[in-house]
Amino acid sequence: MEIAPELIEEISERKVPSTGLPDLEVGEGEKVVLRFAPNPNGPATIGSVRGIVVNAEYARRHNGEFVLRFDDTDPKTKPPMLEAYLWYLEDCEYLGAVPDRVVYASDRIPKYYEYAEKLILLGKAYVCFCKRDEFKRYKDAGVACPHRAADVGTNLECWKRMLNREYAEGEAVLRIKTDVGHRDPALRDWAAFRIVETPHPRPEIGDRFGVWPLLDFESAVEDHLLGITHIIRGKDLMDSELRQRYVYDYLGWQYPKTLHWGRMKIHEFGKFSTSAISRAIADGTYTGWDDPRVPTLRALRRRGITAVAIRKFMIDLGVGETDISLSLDNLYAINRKVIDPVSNRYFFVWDPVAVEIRDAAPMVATPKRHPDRDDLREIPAGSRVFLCGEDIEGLKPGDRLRLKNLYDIEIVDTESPTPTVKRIGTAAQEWCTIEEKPRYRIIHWVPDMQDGYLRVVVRAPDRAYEGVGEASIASELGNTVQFERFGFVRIDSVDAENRLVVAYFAHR
RNA sequence: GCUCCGAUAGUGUAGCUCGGCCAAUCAUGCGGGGCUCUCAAUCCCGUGACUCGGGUUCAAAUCCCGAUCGGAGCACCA
Repeated sequence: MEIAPELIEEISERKVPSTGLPDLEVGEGEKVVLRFAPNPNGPATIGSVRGIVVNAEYARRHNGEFVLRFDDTDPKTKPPMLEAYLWYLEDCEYLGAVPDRVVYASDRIPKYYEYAEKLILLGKAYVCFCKRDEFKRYKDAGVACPHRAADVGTNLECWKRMLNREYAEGEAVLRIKTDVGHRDPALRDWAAFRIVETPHPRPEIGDRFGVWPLLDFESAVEDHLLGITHIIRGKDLMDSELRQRYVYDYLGWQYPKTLHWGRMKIHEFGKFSTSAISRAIADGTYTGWDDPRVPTLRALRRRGITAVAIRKFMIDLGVGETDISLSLDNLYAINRKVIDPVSNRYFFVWDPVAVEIRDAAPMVATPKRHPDRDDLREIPAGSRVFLCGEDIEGLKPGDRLRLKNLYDIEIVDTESPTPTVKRIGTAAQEWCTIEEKPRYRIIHWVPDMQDGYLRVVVRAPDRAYEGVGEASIASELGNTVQFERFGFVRIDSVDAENRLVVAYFAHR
């Protein structure tokens, strides 16, 4: 029997497992332009990170352009935070997603006015004077409000008055005509502009404008002006697309291709909102936007979660419309692979207990800085050490342990305020280089002697760990290290004067 | 109430467009073992899923209908 081999190959190719992002539908010779458009009313959260990473990644793959657009058109309800503009830029850079272009919507308000006027002239937009609940009643009933019937001249006139600040906040909005009887109430005559008297936080904008566009309008116009070819965002904005398409149809524009991802819920963070975090920072619950408990990129950065790991994590999620609920453990697993080979090892004793060693002789332990390498660190040891409370808890006289890279000990007394152990072993010179297999549980330790240790605080999402660490940790400022039997941390600050180190916990 | 979207192992994901190669991919987690002076890393082995019910078809994870469950929108927020 004859089988065409090329046919079989072609069929088999289809089922090759793939991972990550689905392919983009790109026209012949089309240059892709993608954007991420946050409201900088707070720093980038883990949700924003998905938008940055995925859009930038597509731009990179297709040799296209990545635009960062600040949709900062709400000076009142969710006013932009001035520092957050900078933070977004920093965060993008950290993620290796430096935008090819940065746009501030608040700089381009007059542009939006132009298109508003065009739509009014086309008879596709009208100034509505209904109160909110009044309009809602019309909308729910599927009937036009009285202002919808106004002629183009009247609408133009009223629009000019809006711009001239002749109306008060709440008195008038500009609506886009869709279909008042549309079966989906979410799509019926939506508001495109409203009056906001609150000045914009950006000093260069301030109170220059009294009429501000809403997302659907601003985004619709901007996406067209910026030549966005593909919009990739959460599926909560699917209706937005449907609303915006009316504007595109009226103006004869072509809507970008869209891709939506489902809701992402992170176990560790649960439900959160930027404003709720903001309040918690204000009342002192959190220390700031980079508190290790907060779901921002700034916090992850401070904890030593690398950009490569974050990017891989986000890209592996793909762009499915399924709602997902996942744990950061996946991110940690990726990050561990990244930092493990480059993170030096140190002893950190949490919840420390000082212990007296009988028959101890002064000496220096020399553990490896990293198990894969041969360079050593030096830890002087005297007659007192700190051990983790949990390591000696429940031990009885006669129980034995090995102090890692030092020698074996036997418990003598755990009752007194300073527990006592005694050194067991053979010749002193062999203590540092015990070759035989350890017979007892191996624990780590920190010398309790003058200048022999640092006070260390590890700030973790669940709690702060206070303890002591070996002195050479001081040389690792800014680096990620592994505290043996504890986990990976980033050394956040070193106060040499007071021999105090603050570290941020990354993960186990 | 109206509308839209989704459903593959504990979690995430591939496969679904164009039905057969799927007794279903990969990662993570979990269990067991090797190595190791860290409860890490690493290596080996194992574990575990197509939401349910109908239909179409020689053949369904894949197509159709219904149900159930989950999520979202119906703001003068983004």
